Amino acid sequence: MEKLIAENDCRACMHRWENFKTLTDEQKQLISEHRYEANFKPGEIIFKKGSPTSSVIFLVSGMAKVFLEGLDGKNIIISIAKPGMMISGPGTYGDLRHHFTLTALTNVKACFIDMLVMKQLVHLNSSYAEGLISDISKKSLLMYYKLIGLTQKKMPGRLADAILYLANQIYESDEFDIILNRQELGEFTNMAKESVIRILKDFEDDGLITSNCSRIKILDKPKLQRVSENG
DNA sequence: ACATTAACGGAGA
DNA sequence: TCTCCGTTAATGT
Repeated sequence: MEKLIAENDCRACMHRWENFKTLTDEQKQLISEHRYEANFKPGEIIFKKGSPTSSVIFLVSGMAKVFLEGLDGKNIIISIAKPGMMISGPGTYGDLRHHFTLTALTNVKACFIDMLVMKQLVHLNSSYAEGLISDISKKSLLMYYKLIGLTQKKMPGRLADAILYLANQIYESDEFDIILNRQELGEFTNMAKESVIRILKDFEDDGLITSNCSRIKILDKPKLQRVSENG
C-alpha cells in the first residue's frame, strides 16, 4: 500500500525534469492534481501535428520519436524523447497547436500535465520560468546545429552525427540497440534508407563501428567524430 | 554525390 | 499468405 501511494504521488517523479527542482511542495502538489497517465504501444501516436497543446508531456518510461510531417508524406525526425525531458512544442505560446508529431517507439507510459497549470507556474515562480526558457533555448540551439548539419554535411557526416547523438544523448553508451529502423534512421539524417545501409556498411568496413541489424557498437569514436566534423 | 527503382529473401502477423 | 524490413545492384538526376 505504501508503495502504491509513492507511485501515485508524482513528487517522487519530480526529479526527472531538472526544472521541477525549482518548485515548492505546494506547486508540486498543484501538478499532482492535474496530471494524467496513458500507455502507448510502439507506433501509436501520442500527439499529432495540428492537435491542441493542451498538455505538456513527460515520458515515465519508454522512448518516442519527435518528427515533422513534411511534404509528400516525408518525415523528418528531429529528436528522440526519453524520460526526464519535457515534451512541448513552440505552439504552446503561439497558436496553441502542435507542430510536430510524437509517436511511441517502444511501450511508453506518458504523463500528461495540464498546460494551464504549467503556464500558471510561470507566473507563480520566476526560477521555474527561467528554467523553462533555458530548456526551450537549448532545444532551439540544437535545431540550429541540426539545420547546419542536415544542409551542409554530406551523408557520412550526417550518419556519424546520428550515431553519436544516439550514443551520447540517448543511450549514454557506445553499444546499443537502435530503436530506429533503417527507414527512420534515414528520416533522422535526411537520406534514403538504402544510403543509410550502404554508409553503415562503409563505417563497418572502415572499422568505425560494428552493426548487425539493430545492434550498433562504436569501435573508434575519435574517428567517428572526425567523420562528423569533416562532414 | 546522391536518389530512385526493382528485385529478393527472411521474419513475423 | 501477405506485409514489412533489410539488402543489393542498376539506373537516373
